[in-house]
Amino acid sequence: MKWDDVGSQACSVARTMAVIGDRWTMLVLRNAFMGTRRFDHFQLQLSVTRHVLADRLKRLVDAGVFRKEAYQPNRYEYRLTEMGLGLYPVLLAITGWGDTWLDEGRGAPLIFQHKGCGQTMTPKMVCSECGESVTARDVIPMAGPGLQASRSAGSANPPAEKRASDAS
Amino acid sequence: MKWDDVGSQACSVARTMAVIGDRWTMLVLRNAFMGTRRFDHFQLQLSVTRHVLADRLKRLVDAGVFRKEAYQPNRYEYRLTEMGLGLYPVLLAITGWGDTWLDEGRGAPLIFQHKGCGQTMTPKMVCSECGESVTARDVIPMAGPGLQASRSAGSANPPAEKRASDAS
DNA sequence: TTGACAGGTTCCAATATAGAACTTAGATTC
DNA sequence: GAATCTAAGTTCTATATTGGAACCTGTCAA
Repeated sequence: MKWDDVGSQACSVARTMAVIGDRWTMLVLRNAFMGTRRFDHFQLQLSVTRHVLADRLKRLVDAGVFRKEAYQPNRYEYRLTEMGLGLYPVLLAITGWGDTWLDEGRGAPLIFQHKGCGQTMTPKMVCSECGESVTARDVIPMAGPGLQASRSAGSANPPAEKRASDAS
Repeated sequence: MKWDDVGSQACSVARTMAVIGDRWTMLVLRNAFMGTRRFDHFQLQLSVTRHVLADRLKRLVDAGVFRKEAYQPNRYEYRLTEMGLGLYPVLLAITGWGDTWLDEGRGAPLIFQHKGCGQTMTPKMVCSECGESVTARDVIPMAGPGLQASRSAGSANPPAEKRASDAS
């Protein structure tokens, strides 16, 4: 199977990876969440080639993660949409895992202060219903409506965007 | 910058992506969390080429995410280590985003029952200290011990977290 | 002892990436 | 009002990675 067909599966992981599963994309998003908005700033900060960066930004705009907005004629900013901001838990989870398992004994490169309570926080994944921490051993995955629908429809479709208006 | 150098940055996102940031890797992990353990099963379920699958499994074993264990002479299973199990929040966050933004109006392909409370849950990222939901707007990233250590050690420079000054 | 099976390797063509140079249009400086 | 600068890309070439298929190599089962 080619990578471009992965997103057509009835699986939220596959569909999400089709959008952000590329090697550089999460690093672009990391910097976007840190406030970066312009092509050259991304390019300098990431040291990714301009070619690849242009491609990734375009894909993310097409997917609805970024909004491309002119701040002058012919000059653009890439700003996270609500859909893009929704990726923050993914970034936090990734950061949390890196902090736990890949810190080389030096502690976290970044720490996070929670505005709400003022404390230094670590991200924690909990059950929406009871608020308890969730690990792989605590959940039972079961077929949901999207799976049955796609089975009976029997086909794969292009993403129908609910387009987000702006953010931040 | 070449991709292979990404993991040497003092950034937990970069380090984590160096391990799992590849196109197929999260799909391998998805299936591993669903119970898949053997080479041919991964290959059939994912439709990834054997060559790429072999490479990804090897990398994940080297990184400590999988343990390779003989269940017969010359036949192996790939089982998640504790480090690997620690990636479950990442998978949940990815699933949650896909369910919210990419469901094509059909609802989630999979739903999750929480053993603890018996309810159908959605994953929720909260502050470890106060338990409140966390979004991008609720946290202030600050330099942590791992960043200072790597700066004084003079290793690969982390991207400057400069705030883009903006228009509008 | 013959064949199937699991777990890979090897081969080649197609695609993607890294690095650098080039383009373009409006803004700034002289 | 021409020359320069700047941001945001494109284009180019060499190298690396993928996709697809065939091949190899030990066990196991009949």
